[in-house]
Amino acid sequence: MELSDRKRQILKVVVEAYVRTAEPVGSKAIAAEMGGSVSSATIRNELSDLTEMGYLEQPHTSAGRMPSPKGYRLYVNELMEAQRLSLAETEKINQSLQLKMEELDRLLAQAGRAVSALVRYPAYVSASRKTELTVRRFELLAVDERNCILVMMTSDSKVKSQLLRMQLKVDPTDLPAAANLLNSHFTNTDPGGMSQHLMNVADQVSPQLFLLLSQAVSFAADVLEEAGQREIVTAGASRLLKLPEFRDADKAHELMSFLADSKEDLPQPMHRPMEILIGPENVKEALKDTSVVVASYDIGDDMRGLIGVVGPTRMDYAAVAARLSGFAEGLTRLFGKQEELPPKEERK
Amino acid sequence: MELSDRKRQILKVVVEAYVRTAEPVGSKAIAAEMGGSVSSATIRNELSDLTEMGYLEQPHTSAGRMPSPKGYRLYVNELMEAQRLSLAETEKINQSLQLKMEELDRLLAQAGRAVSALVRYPAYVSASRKTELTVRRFELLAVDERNCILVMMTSDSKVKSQLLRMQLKVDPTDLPAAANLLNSHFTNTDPGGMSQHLMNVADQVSPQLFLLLSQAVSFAADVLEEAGQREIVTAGASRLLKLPEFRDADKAHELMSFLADSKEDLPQPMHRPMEILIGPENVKEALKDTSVVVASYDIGDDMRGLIGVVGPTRMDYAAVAARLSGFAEGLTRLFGKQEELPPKEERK
DNA sequence: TTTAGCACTCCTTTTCCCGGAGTGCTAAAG
DNA sequence: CTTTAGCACTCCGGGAAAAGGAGTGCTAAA
Repeated sequence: MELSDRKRQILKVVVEAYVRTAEPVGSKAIAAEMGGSVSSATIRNELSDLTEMGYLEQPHTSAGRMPSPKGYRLYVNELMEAQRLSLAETEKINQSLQLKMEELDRLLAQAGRAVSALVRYPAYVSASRKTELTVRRFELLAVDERNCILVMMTSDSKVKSQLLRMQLKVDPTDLPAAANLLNSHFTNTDPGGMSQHLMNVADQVSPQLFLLLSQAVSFAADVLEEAGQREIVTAGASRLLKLPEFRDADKAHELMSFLADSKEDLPQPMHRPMEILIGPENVKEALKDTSVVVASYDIGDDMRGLIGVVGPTRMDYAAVAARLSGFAEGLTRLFGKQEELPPKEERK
Repeated sequence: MELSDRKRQILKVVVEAYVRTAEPVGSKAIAAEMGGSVSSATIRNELSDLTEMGYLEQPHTSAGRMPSPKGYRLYVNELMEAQRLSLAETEKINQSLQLKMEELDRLLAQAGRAVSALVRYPAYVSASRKTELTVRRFELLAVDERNCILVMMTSDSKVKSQLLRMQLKVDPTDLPAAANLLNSHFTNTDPGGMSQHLMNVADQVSPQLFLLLSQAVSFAADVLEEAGQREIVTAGASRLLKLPEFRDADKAHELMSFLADSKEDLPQPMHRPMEILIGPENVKEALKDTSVVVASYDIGDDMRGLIGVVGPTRMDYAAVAARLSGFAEGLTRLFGKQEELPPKEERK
């Protein structure tokens, strides 16, 4: 059976009322909501159809109807009106985007808190690299005969450095040569390639130098690996406790510890700039009873971030989606500005 | 009235039973626990005394007794037997101390998770610096005429670096002079002193150089300030939900959001290596109904860390205290090892 | 000082009952 | 064929009452 316009409208009303009240909604209330143009009996007939078609559910006979995941899906795909944010709201988003630029992971934490506060649900934020990171340049600075400083510039123009402590004394005048070696053989390659080369030069250099090189390479590998990891940060998990569906401590606990622990398992890959996953559409068991709205943003050219919101299936999808995409756009813009300066050559 | 030995023993039994069951404990149960040497009626008389003296409380007449904060305090101070950890337990602690040494804040996060898992309560970890941090040495490396790398070694032998982008072109051969300037005037001083000096040299150097210097100083100030901040990280907050006293979602929510937000307000300063704060002894309103066990550990010579556990007043103080101090000692040892190498001059 | 006995208190759980909201069906009306 | 009114029926939720039980406090005797 095709969905008549009236059925669609009824479904819409049901979803929106249920989202608001968290109570099953009855035929009378729907009739009222629709302006009294039809009677509750008519609505009842339609409801019965919609239930049969799987868009609505009843907790028990003689209770009102609530949307099934399928119903939410239809609502999100076709019925939901994209919500325009008020000026005040946009302003609020921009304000929460006044993030202090520090280390990436702190920034993520700030962003997570901001989003969570904005939508009043728990949120998570992550960033991951699109392309492989490599070292572009090495430098070695002498401190004394047992210590020197390793400075590396990575392919994304970030600089990292570390104090190297040497087991064997090294003549400070040897350092430039060592740096040259590093620059000629260990740049623009992944950690695997580095240790490869390290083996190759093992018997061509003095033992002191070799120790130094291997320390340098191991630090470089650490840096590259760590930067390559996807960093996930969650915020606002305790907001769950405010929701009637998580009044049950066990349920709340399950989801909250999932959020706290799962660094990898949160909904991640996605094709469109924003995706909505409703209840059982989630792969992870712990999220089967919840919905997730997740959007992506760009960090410069070479990293991508995810920003997601977790809530009950009864979620105000329109509101969350609007705010989330606003925030994601803001983040992209923010990082765009930051990144504009660095690796490019000229600017007028 | 003085506390007879028997009263003390009864108090001990009450505390321990209540900790175990979270239910008010009655005279009969106590009599049984004490081996049946006295009857429940006798116990009742004693209980009545203890209640009058403020060591015990009754939720209502005709309910069993539970310890008051005063009762817990006496228990902790005098009755509690320091718990010896089993070998297996010690092993477990050492195992969770296999923390991967990364950035300090990640290490804290790891430690927090480990402690929380160990004691099964939420935990928090922090680190703060005892002495003022300064820059010991600056270096500047040329990248191209508009970019150079600033490398700083701080007074705790950590190395930090940053890419500086210059508005005005600077001749790379000027950099050593600039570095000299930095080293002679901006080392071993706090951020305040730095900007002071910056003003002084303003009209003695070229504008290009001045811009460069001010960028360097501002980065240095950032680094020093950030490193000086006390970093707090919480873990395992969701464990609260498992406890009967936080079955009530509102109560749980209050405490959990407090834990999530309060970076500064968690019990901190302390005189002894370990402190136990019971219920109302906590200053913060949100902690009035909870107890906190907090221990300190050393990070090298110049930083100190705090590690705390938050739980209901009905907490197994002996167990938590034993594990926590074990963990704190382990951390001190861990950092001791790490720090042994660096700033010292010679080693045999 | 300890103990047994007993009445009494107060919480908790269970049961029962009732009201209300909502459905589904039928039959009549448009 | 669709819409509507009417009505019996279902089921939940809340409240009152009842039953049960754990524990106390007191008294009187050992």
